[in-house]
Amino acid sequence: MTQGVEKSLIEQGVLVDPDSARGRLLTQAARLFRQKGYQSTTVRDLASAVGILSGSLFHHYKNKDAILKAVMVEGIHHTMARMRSELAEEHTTQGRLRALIACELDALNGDWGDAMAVVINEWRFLSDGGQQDILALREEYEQMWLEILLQARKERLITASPKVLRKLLYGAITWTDKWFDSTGELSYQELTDAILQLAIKPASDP
Amino acid sequence: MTQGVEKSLIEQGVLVDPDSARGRLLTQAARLFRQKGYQSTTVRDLASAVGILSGSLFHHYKNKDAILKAVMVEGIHHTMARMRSELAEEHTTQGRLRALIACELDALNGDWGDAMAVVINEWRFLSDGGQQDILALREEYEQMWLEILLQARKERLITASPKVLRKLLYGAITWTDKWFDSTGELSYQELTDAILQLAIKPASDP
Amino acid sequence: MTQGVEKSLIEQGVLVDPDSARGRLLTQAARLFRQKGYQSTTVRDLASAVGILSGSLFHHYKNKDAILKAVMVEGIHHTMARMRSELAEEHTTQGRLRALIACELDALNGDWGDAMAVVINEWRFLSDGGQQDILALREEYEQMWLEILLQARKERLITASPKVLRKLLYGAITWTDKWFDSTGELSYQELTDAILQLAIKPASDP
Amino acid sequence: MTQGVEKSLIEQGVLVDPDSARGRLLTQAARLFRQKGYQSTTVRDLASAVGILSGSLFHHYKNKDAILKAVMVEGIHHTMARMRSELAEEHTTQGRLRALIACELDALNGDWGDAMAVVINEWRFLSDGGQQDILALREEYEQMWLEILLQARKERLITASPKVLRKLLYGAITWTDKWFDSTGELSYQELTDAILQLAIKPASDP
DNA sequence: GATGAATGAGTTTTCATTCAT
DNA sequence: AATGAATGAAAACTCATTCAT
Repeated sequence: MTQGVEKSLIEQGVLVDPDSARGRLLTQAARLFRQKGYQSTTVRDLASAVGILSGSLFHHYKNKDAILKAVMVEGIHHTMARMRSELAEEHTTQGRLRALIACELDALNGDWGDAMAVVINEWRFLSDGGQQDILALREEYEQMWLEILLQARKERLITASPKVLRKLLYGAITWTDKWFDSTGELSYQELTDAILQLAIKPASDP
Repeated sequence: MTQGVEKSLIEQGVLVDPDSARGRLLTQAARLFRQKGYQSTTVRDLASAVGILSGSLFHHYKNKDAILKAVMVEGIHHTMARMRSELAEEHTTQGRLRALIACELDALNGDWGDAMAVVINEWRFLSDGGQQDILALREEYEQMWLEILLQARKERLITASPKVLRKLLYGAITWTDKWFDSTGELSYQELTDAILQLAIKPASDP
Repeated sequence: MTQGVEKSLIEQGVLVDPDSARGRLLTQAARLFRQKGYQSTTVRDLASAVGILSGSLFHHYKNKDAILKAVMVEGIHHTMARMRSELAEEHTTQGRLRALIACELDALNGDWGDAMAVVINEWRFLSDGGQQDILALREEYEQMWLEILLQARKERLITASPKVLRKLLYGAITWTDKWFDSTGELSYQELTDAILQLAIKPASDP
Repeated sequence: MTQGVEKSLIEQGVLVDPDSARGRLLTQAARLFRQKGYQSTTVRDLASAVGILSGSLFHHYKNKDAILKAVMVEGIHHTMARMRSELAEEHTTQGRLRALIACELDALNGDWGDAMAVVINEWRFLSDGGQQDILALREEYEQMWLEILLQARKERLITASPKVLRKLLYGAITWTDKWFDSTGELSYQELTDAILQLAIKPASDP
């Protein structure tokens, strides 16, 4: 179903077919922007990563900023799509909260991890206009978090203010990008649980 | 006492007298690097912020990278100095943990907040050599955290692995730089408590 | 008759049928070259003005220079054709001189005004080869002026050297392109008379 | 006296000392802009004409547009200065009108001829902001013409509307730049007289 | 210590033109 | 005839750094 939505978004021109020239460009751009940072990635780097000359980039995107923006849009869309489908399968609030955390962790490690890392780390290099355009998407994404945290508070799963908790969790989760190695000692499951434990009070011992 | 240590470090040439020309330069550099980012701050920006021409910067520091490094060294030293003195006044583990959190939050908001924010956000733009040189300092700093978290675990204040918990708290705390407004609804004290609550289990109700 | 000549020139391939694809291209090119200048008009501008993509232009013309040249050839041919037919109706030298002025003014305001303005203002951007090819046409055109000015001098209508006077009139007339607004206070007739008065001495009052 | 005014303007930063680095740059820029046109003159051309590298240009002027503007400002100021001093020596209206014509012709041939030719021919390539800034200067210049033409009409030296006549003369005079060769058959004096004859009615033969 | 002119390698971007489909 | 992706050379501009004064 998610696939279907994505396909439809591609047809609408919102998303880009990953096998097209533009798609390959965005994949490489996401990788390079994450690795070296937006400002340190030259358009020559981008072009040579997809095997064309730098001038040809501008056939696909108006300028470097438009490429950054496109990477971010892709990242957010795919992350949200995944999140929606994972949430649909969870029916307890704690399960849904855990799914949110797992998804956000995954967003940084999965196929679109590069793009999502770029959303987080290179945000300030996006032009004002670009930020404006994407902000609505980001807010929609945050809304999914807030709703579930609000529900969790009603159920006394959490005690902190949902807004504040979300911000703290966001920092904790996105920072994992800088240190977590999924092939290391700590498993992906354990990390998810550790973060979940930050948020929720343990079931009170009777 | 802290004052005394800092004075001694200035005399040793590790730190810089904030009233000297170099000191004013570092203060402005920290501010600009935080505000615009290292790469987007030109040496002309730096120079004009202290009222000289760009060529004259290089009488004070060998190159732009050296300025970044100096800003970071200042930031870490001052943060550590403060942390040491605050810890000295706390005698319970929970108190010491709270002091660590408060200090780290404060590090981003206080006098040396700009410099510390630069340490966090512009780290990857520091040359390899510069990173090497500062790493020891950062590790010393992290050691203070780990010792207290280790103690907290012994006392069953926390359940998570100290290393992992530190990383998660680090992410949560440093991210506050991007959203916390000390003049807003949420007070500085409340934020400190909220973060402390992430870390520790509440005292079990008898 | 003029129509017949033009039709014949189209059949010979000298001129272009204005309803053909090439014709529409030249019309738009003339408009854009006049409006934005040759160098500031991109082939993309040209292509999109006629609803094709830039690559397709080169099926019609070898290169951008060839388009400029074609615009100029059209402009000069149509202007000359009109001038010949107007002169044929005037039988006094003063009438013929006035017709020349009116025609040249009209050349900049009528249907082929864009093309003629391009001849005047973008001349230096035409390649050497292109200039060479068109120069004969321009000289033929100038010859029509010189003959009539020569006659006017014989009749003591004018006192100045025909060559010099022609140059001065040319400057005065072509410059009107930059300031004359045919919908403004000054009528087209009045302008024509004002220019005629530059050239000729008033009939001496007896 | 004119010298004194110019010196004072240099001190005010309005004009540029022709022996300074900036001054040499403007002289060369005026020459190249006239010769090849603004758009066809690259910053490399400009730089190599003054013996520096292209990047160094931007130490003196913010961008290419600023160089164009500076050339024009110089051109207009010097032309006006000369015109004022020449007018001061003429006391009949016809003499003053002749002086205006001579000055304008001279403006295109004398020391600042390149700059003035640039004002005329490259005007449309100046940015909107630049045009705005210079327009006041140009209007002041035109005012000098209009006043004298108005006086000439009162004295029945001319019959045409001053505004229209000025425009026609402007076209005729500036176009001389494209054909007049001061070393050719036609002398500079004769050309001035020929243009004056365009404007004024000959003294009526008794 | 400061100046300011210059460097030079680098950046993003533009654009006429080509060509396989 | 048209497309559209790509080319490649050249454009304007940036900026850390150097250095004679």
